[in-house]
Amino acid sequence: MAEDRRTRRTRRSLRDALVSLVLERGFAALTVDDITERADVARATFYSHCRDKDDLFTRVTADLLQELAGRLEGVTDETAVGFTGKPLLELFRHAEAERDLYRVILRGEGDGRPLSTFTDESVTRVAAVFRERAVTTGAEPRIDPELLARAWVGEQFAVLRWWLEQEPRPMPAEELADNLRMLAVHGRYWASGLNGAP
Amino acid sequence: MAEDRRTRRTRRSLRDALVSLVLERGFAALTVDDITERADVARATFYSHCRDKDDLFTRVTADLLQELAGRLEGVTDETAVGFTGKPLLELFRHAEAERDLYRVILRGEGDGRPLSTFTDESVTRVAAVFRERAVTTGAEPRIDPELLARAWVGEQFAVLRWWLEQEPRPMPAEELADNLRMLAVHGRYWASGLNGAP
DNA sequence: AGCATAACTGAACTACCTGTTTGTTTCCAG
DNA sequence: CTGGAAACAAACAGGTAGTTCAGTTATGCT
Repeated sequence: MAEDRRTRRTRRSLRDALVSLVLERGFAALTVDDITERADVARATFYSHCRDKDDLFTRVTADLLQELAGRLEGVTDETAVGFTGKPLLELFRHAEAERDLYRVILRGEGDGRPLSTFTDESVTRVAAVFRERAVTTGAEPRIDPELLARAWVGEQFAVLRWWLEQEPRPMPAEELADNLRMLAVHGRYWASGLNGAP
Repeated sequence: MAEDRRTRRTRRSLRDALVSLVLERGFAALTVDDITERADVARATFYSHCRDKDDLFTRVTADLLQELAGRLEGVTDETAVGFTGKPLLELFRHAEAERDLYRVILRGEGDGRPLSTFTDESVTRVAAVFRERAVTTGAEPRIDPELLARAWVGEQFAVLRWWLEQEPRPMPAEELADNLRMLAVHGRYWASGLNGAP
């Protein structure tokens, strides 16, 4: 039951048309006609693949997240001493490769559900790591881990969005990941250039 | 040239109708009829106040931001030793008072522009504080201040959204602000309960 | 209290977009 | 080669957006 070549082509066209059009005009301003016209696909064909605009976007996003999950397999953040930052770097590399789609998602286009899904999955993943680390080190968290996970993901996404929207790219992915790792470990007081916590 | 009482009433009705309906069904699912019906206002009246749904939302958000800016006047984050966290607490208090509207904005409803505006204004404000502090302390930033500002605001908003969406409220505003301040100063490594940076 | 004015109302109208259906043509997989 | 699935063009009803306008209040001011 391998996929029909035609459906692959159609889906790819719809995906590309959606992403480029959202970047140009914003999701809300698009009509199904706009998308099918750019994708060079008949209206009826569109509706045989998805219910509506939002559904298309949701599927495209889900595919991307699955791809990301694949890349993240086996990449672990655990060492005896603390954070490696490897999963974060992997995320940034993936985002760089799929820049336009990431920009569209991180802008919160399309009723914001794609971004919410992305966020929630990331929070779940991060929270699991936090719990695990708490167990292995036996450390007592000084701040609610749920809050911590939200803060960490919020920081990641905000920075990633900023990084992807800049032209030209302010720094390579490695440096970005490293900056974020250092910031997370040492705090913003240190990052500002001050020595010793107040 | 005080405002006509009728316009005040109408605007307030539209605002309340919008917020409650977005919470119930999401911005994208709403029609102008839905809004005018709940607000008990004629269709034509709606269009005499704003171009469309998005315009209404934009105005409501702008009003809120102006109100917030008023509250933030005179509240400064500067001391010789570092962060006071007072502006953050003021934000949280305001958000608590206007909970529903904040939730709607932070969810990124309405083509995401209200949230983008909010974010950008906050980043500007925060970046100014960073620059100022760099001057007064003479410290050399170890991380790009622009990145730092994005990260800080992203963290704030993510946590604020989480806090507002919880029922019941996980902790009072003071504690939330304090948690975030400590996290910012000492870093996530410390927050996890570990001692000494790796 | 009375008046000029500005806000609100209700209804009608066009233009556009959605989502569905149908019969036909083209292309793929085995 | 051939059966079947996918893509196609065209047409349809239903609903929403945004505009217009004549007529009805309510408001602020003197």
